[in-house]
Amino acid sequence: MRAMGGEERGDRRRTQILDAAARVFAERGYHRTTVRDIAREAGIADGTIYLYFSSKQELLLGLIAQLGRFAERRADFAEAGAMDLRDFSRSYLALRFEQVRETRHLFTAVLPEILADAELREGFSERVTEAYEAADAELARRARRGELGDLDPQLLTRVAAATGLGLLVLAILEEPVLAERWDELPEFLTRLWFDGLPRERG
Amino acid sequence: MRAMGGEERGDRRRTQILDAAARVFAERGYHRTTVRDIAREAGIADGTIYLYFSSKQELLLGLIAQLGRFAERRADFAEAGAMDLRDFSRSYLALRFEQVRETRHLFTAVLPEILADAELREGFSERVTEAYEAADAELARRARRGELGDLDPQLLTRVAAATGLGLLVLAILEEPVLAERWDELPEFLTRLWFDGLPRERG
Amino acid sequence: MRAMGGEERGDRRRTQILDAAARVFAERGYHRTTVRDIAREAGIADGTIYLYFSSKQELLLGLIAQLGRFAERRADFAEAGAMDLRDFSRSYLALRFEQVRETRHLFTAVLPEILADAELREGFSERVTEAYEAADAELARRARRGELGDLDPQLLTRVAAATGLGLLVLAILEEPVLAERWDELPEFLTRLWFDGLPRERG
Amino acid sequence: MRAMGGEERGDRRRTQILDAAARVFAERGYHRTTVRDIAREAGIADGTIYLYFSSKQELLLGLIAQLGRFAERRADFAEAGAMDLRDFSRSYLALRFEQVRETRHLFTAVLPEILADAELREGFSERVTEAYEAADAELARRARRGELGDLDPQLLTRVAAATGLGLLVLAILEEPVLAERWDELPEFLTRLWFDGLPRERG
DNA sequence: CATGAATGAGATTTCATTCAT
DNA sequence: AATGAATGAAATCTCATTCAT
Repeated sequence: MRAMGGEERGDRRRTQILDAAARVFAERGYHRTTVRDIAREAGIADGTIYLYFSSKQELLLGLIAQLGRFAERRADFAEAGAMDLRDFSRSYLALRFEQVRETRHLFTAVLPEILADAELREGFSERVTEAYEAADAELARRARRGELGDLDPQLLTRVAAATGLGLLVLAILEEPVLAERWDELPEFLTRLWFDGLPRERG
Repeated sequence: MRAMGGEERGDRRRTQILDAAARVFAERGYHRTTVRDIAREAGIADGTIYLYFSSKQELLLGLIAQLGRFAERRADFAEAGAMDLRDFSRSYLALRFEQVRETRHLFTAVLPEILADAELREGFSERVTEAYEAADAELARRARRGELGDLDPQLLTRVAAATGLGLLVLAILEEPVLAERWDELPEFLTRLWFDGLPRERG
Repeated sequence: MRAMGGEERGDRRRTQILDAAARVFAERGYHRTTVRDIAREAGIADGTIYLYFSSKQELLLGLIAQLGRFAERRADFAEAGAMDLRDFSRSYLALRFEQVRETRHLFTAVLPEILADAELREGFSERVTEAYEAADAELARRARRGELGDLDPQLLTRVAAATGLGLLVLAILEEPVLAERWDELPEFLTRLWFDGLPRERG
Repeated sequence: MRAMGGEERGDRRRTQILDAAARVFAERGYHRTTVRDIAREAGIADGTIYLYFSSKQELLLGLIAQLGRFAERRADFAEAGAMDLRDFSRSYLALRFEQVRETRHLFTAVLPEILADAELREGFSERVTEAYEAADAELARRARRGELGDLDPQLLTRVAAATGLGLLVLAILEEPVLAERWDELPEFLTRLWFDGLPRERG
């Protein structure tokens, strides 16, 4: 321990504080949470937080940054170029849903605040848009090869993202069926999207 | 004006205040909005708000109630029993997406706050669960008649709801493509869900 | 009724309002009572009060004035000059204690507020001092004739006044023994003051 | 200073705040005094008060508690059992009047508020009643031994208490003669009560 | 005269942030 | 580095008072 560099120890404190913040934000929301609540949860004094973060707002931004870093751990679409779309979908979704399960409380802490404030919404939108661009390009490529039928690639990107986002929201709401059957979703979505509901008989 | 009944005038004031509240909550979020902000937006004095709402919190609950009343204006699943599922889907989605467009700012004002607070989350979950029950029953019935293929009806309900909810979240984020092409979504979703993506060739 | 002069009707309203004010002030105190409370108690609208009193403070002063007018209905000390002091004491006390019983709630409403505020205290002190002057003069006259033994007439005035005031305070506090036996006090006090407690035996 | 225990420093702050509160309450009354007034008087910031008292009301209750603790420093009636009643009276009154002189401003701050509010009145009455019980018992014992002549012991307790209370009220009103001659009162009262005014001559 | 909806000044209280220890 | 007492800006809410009807 004593051998740990000062910087590393500082990082550990930052993480300890951010984790505590995520827990209490998730429970009561950013605004209803006091800096003292966070300090208590982290087991440190109020003032100590300000040695690592310049303001309460900075804590929120720190959590948003964590979420961003997390989002970047994505399967690379480019690498997926060669894969069968259906297989890619299933494995990509499996990865994502696994990640979301681990970090649900981080989303719970952060997403409401992002949605609540016009400025944060804008910042978040930009990042999401960047993420779309890669997906849009890849799907456009596949569309040109006829892999999407006549479904519009841009809408498909948004609808797929929306479905994931909506499931995340329901998870935040602790919807009991989804809580129980979360792992079935990658397979279920893949079947829904690729096979569709049965056409009208006859 | 003079002829207006006292009760009616009171109702009008309530609505005027709730509308103002929705606008400013949507812009800055519930907590960053002061009661004074709301009064300014409504063009009245601070104290007047308290003649119609006993607290700021009560304003939020008033908006949630509006949302609830709005949500109840739903196409009745029972009546839809005889319809072709694909046709029902398209017309139901069209109705819903139209409704959401009208009340997007109400959702923007209220949803983040619901997601932020564990207690509100619980209350909201209960109402959503009630709504599921009707849909679950109807889809189970259709499943027994083979109309859903081998897709699980409970998951289907959640995934469809999640897709709508996720699109709403993207709308709150003012995603530009969706803002532009919102009206295409009922048709797009119906095609996606019923026809699916093309199966792998060969 | 219709024949009643406008002024007289106005006086009646004033009295109605003052009575209502006395009742609610006595219960919750001047500051905890709202103008609306008074209006409700009087069975009129808030604004109507301001047709008869220019402010809430003016209501309090109105009640203090009532108390003052009441205090002036005093047995005239000059007229009592010829009476036996013991007889005067008994009959004077009987009158006073009877008056106090009738107007206890007026005292309850007003006295705390007088004691609470340095300015009102001063005004009240001046009036009490004026009342003392007559009593002081009369007692000094009797002292010169040896009727008080060697008891200082100024202190005697204060102690007698204090005893009455203290009993009033206990009545405000609803002391149960005094509530029950209030009428015995004039006789009791006269016996105590004129006969005294028994001297040490032996 | 540096050596002072945290608890002791906290107690000192509490006392500092209560003292300041007593001073300003005595001057302007509880309700006309703002928390800011108290903070200014104590030489601290508004918010600091709330580190030691959870509300303004709690400050008042704190002062009432101080008064209660003060009232308990009473000469024990039981121990006085053997004393000559006249001697006991004089020394007991001397103690009490000395105490009251020291804490007049505390009474000034608190008594009006107790009298103003029905709920506080009730609480105060109960404590006063408890105090009476000891005195009642002791006087009843002496009455059985004929020490009170035919004076009713219960009324005597109330009248004696009322006299003290009334003198306190006059002191709150800053009656000038009493302010000047306060120390003569124990002796004066003892002479009045035990020797009485002279009987009618002849 | 009477009403009661509207006003807005002012009070209490909270809590992010600072800084002496 | 860590503490936590102190700060004071800012928010919610109350209520005496006004005035159009």
